[in-house]
Amino acid sequence: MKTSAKKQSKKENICIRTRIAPSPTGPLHIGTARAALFNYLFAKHNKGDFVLRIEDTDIERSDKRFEKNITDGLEWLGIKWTEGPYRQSERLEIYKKYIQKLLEEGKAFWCPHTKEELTEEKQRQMANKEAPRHVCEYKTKKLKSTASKAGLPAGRQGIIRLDTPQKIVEFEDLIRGKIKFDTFLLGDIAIAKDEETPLYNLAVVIDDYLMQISHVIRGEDHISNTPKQILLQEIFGFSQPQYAHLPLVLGPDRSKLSKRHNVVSVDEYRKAGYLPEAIINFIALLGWNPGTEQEIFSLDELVKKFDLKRVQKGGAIFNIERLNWLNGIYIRRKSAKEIMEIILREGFLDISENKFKNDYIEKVVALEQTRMKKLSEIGERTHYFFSEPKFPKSMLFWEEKESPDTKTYLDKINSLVQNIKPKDFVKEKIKDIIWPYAEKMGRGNVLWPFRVALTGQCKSPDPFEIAEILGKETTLKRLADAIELLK
RNA sequence: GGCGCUUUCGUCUAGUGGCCAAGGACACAGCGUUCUCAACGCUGGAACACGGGUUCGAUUCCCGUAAGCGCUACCA
Repeated sequence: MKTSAKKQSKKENICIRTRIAPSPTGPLHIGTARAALFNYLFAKHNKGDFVLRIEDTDIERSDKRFEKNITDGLEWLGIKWTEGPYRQSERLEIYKKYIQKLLEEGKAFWCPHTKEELTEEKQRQMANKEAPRHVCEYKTKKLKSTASKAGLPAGRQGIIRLDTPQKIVEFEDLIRGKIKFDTFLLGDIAIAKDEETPLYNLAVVIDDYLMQISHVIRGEDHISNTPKQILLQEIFGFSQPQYAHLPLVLGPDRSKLSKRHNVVSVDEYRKAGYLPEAIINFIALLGWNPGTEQEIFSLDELVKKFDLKRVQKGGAIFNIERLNWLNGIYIRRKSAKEIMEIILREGFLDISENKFKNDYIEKVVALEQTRMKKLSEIGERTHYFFSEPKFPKSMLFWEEKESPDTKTYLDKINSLVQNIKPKDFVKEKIKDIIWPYAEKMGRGNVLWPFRVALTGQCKSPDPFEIAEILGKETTLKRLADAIELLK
């Protein structure tokens, strides 16, 4: 926490410092992950710092488990913060000083209105086609401290508001250009529940300043908070960070991606068998592009090429098909051993540990690498390697044409396989021996039942590769079982 | 309702006045390779929201309109 204590003499340097400030009220959201990535990329690209700050001032909704989920998720993705995590809940003393200062200077005041009164006021204003805003008559009374809070009407809790100056606030957004707001429309901004409990806009301003954040890169949904924060900065005499508001990540209906759009948290993607590299690559391209036709990027490449100028203004739909494609690419790019290790570590394959050796599993994985879109598919795709396939007799017939010849073909394959020496039991050799027969009798006639006998599947890799992995003994056993089924 | 932001193929996007009868990728369709599936290769359909300007010339600049989205909490 030493950084926050740094004096403002340091403020002048052009050190790039960004931050991600998630609120631990839910698991790491894909949108938060993208904001984190962009902050990370921008900081890294400029040799700056990337701060993680947990915004947990709302004790009701914050949960340590979510904080853990968020930090775990960022680590898994490889988005490493260089500082923090700071927790706002541990910085209450700091905010308190600022709140008291505002109160003492008469720049903030206790507003005693109840939520009901406020709601009623808002409805009235909306009905009159006015901007909903609360300008409190109590600000002239300047109830400065907790002591004077006693002067509030009996039984009223109250909240601390800023005596909000009326002016036009204008700022230059790095992505969108000039944005203007009339603070008249804001009313008196709520800044704290009490002297110990700052609200979002206040805590953000104080922390961004103390942590010397140079660039605030966040979702477009924060644009309307920006004038409030700038006002606060001006009142405190803080320097203003640069702002860059990212386009939103959208659901298929073009509204902000949220729980009702099914899967939105990073850990759910992890559990579904997505690789962190694929997710990074995918979310980086959601609202940013390199200006070239390159589509595949490692994190390091992104750091090199990232530029805020190439960030899109319009929102981007989270298109799972594209993620699937990328995931497939990354699955194929890794070695079978790596994929196997991930599959085992993440528990995608539900098999008894010692029954199968790792190199057996690795071969199975290698076979499915070009076929899988998600690692979670491995079980359903390869179960026949770990247990006896069960299938109806009818499946053995090529093109569903029942024929007594099928049994003849399997008998022949069986005898051909039997004659292969154990040391020659590799796919090339097996193919050499069976292929001529298949050519002669019609490939489908021979190969289809062979494959079904081994896998019990209509779709699978070719039978030679499968036979090799299964081994001669198991191959013969399955052939025999299939022949038996045809009797 | 108020304020703000946005608008190129279904989706992600290239494009900064002529190089665009708009390029790439995903998805889709077809073909090739093939016992099936996948991978791979080739081919194809598919978009500048609308209306005015400015200009010799607008996807690109300006103004409107429309639509969508965001914010509108004693949440962040």
